Amino acid sequence: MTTRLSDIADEAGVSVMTVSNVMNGKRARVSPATIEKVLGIAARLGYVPNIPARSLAANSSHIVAALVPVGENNSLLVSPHTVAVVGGMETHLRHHGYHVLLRGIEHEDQVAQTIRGWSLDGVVLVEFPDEQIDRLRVDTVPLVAIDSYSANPRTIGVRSDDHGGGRLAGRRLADAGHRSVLFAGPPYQGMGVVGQRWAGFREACLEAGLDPDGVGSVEVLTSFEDGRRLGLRLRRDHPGVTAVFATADHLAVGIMAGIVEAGGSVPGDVSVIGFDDLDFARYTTPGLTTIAQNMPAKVAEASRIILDEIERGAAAGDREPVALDVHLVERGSVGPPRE
Amino acid sequence: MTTRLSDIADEAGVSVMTVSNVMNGKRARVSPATIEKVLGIAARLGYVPNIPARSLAANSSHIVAALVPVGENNSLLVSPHTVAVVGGMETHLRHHGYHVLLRGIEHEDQVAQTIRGWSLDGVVLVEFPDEQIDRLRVDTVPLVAIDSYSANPRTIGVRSDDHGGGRLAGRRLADAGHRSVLFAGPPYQGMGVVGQRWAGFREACLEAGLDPDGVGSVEVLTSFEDGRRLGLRLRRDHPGVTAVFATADHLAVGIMAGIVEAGGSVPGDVSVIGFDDLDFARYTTPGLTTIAQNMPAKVAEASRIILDEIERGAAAGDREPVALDVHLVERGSVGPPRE
DNA sequence: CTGAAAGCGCTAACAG
DNA sequence: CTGTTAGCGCTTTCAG
Repeated sequence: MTTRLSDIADEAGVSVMTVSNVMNGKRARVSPATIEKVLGIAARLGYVPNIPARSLAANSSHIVAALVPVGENNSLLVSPHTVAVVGGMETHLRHHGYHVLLRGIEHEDQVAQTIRGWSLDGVVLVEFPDEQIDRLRVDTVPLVAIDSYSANPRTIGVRSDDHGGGRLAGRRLADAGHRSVLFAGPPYQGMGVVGQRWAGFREACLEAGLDPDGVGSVEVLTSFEDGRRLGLRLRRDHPGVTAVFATADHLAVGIMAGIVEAGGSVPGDVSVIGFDDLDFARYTTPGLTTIAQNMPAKVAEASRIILDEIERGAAAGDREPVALDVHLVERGSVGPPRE
Repeated sequence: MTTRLSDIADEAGVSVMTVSNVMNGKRARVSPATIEKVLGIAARLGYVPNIPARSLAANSSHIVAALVPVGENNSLLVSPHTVAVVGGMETHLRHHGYHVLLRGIEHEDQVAQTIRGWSLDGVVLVEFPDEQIDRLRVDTVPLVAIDSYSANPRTIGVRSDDHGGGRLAGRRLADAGHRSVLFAGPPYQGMGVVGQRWAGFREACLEAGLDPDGVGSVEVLTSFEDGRRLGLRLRRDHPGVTAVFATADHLAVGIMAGIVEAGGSVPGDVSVIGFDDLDFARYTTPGLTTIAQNMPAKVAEASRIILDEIERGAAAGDREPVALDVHLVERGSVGPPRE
């Protein structure tokens, strides 16, 4: 029914190992004539390697798993950001003969279990909180953690320059003349993505001469709805504020909508600046001024590291985390302060 | 190092087979006492089954692949729609012990190759053109094709009621008083998704008494930019048109932007209606009136079918394709015709 | 209810 | 450059 190595070997009059070597590109060990004959027969018979068999024998699956924590409803988080990461990695890895297993993680232990059970060759952690990454103990496999600032030496962090992004936003607002600004982001612990952005933002504002009291922050979940609610109550709860920096475009767009719904205007009454440069940032009126991440570079870097580590075999060695550049995209939601 | 079935068997003083049966829930064949003992040891030793070994022996991997065609740049298409499908399927399948392999397909033949090579248990085709699905010859595995209208009896189509969605849009515009409307969608062949929407749209418009000359169509790629360009030249190229139905929200939002950029207003000068109800449909000004697909239901249905077919073993049997309900979401981009 | 034998298709390691 | 020998860890089959 399906063609096996032994079928090809029989027909070519060589051993199974020779065929295996040919099929795996270890051609240094085989004569050109044999190679050609084997390849010809393989093509004619429509040989397709059996991945499970290879994985079992070689104890390596050529699979890289994209692990994503599941939310309360047990369903996968599928933010545009996650999507870009997973989709992009698949492309890169496929071109190098690797495959992507997409898996939601319900409990921390499943990370190690998945690695062992599947003989994974590499792992990409997407959207994992740093505290969880800190706790991971895995040393058999390269582990890239997207957007992680964890100090866990077993993992390699790949993220954008969040601190620099925060600075860009702060400087932009300060340069426009704002003296009372607000940072809006989700609750966080330690110096993760959100902490970095806030620190950079604050730093740039203070450098530009803003009074510390003029640089506030507020905790909001990262959704359009939560942003909208913040926008609605902004004037009442933060009467002096003339500009808001939101850690996510979804949030920023919601804030804009709330402000307008409450009778204000953007950027007339309040300026808004976001983070991510998602596609819809240009669909709003005005367009959303935002800090753009270089997603293709982030994905390429993560893939490169994974493949690299797989090559040189396990033991990550002390590889430095990677921070990708960010830049400001001007669209119209930032203007001078009101009055 | 890693725990195997034989380790547990040794310690429990039973055979490997008994342990295997316990681990696979075939507990009818094992005495309660043995079950408990085995389970206890397995838990203590941290047993994790080896998936490749199981796949090889059982010739079945518990893997369902999500296959997505790759574009020109060889990278995965990751529309919000695809994302919802793949993410949602992962959730459902995970709860039933299955895993998701995400794979970009560069060439048709890779579909069959992937199925064989991985001993896949099921396949979901996402965003495949019907012509390609027509050509597939696979009879070993359940094959669900999302949004397909292919008549290929080996595949089971799961899609929204596109014809009904088109009708809803047509009726809405006709009811608002429009007499000259335009359908905007990508080039298509046969009666696929786009063809269905167009047919439904046209049908509803004619039923409502519009003149056939008043129901036009134009080919545009499905992107914000292409929509914007259409919006910009709308007044010149289609001077009498007072409403546009776009087959995708991305496109619709672009059209709105183009119209406004050209000095017109929505819905003052031109009404716009979209399809999909993506998250950003509410971020625009005005919000986009659109036909909403029931994505959770679509995903649930696709998962249910796959699991069902896997259970009853191959041979799809003549299962009817599934069409999910759609509904109109009113947001403000549709109004009465100008003048 | 339990076990022994055989083998899934492939590759590592070494010998020639 | 090529072949042989041993499995990888699990399940299927059939016999107790």
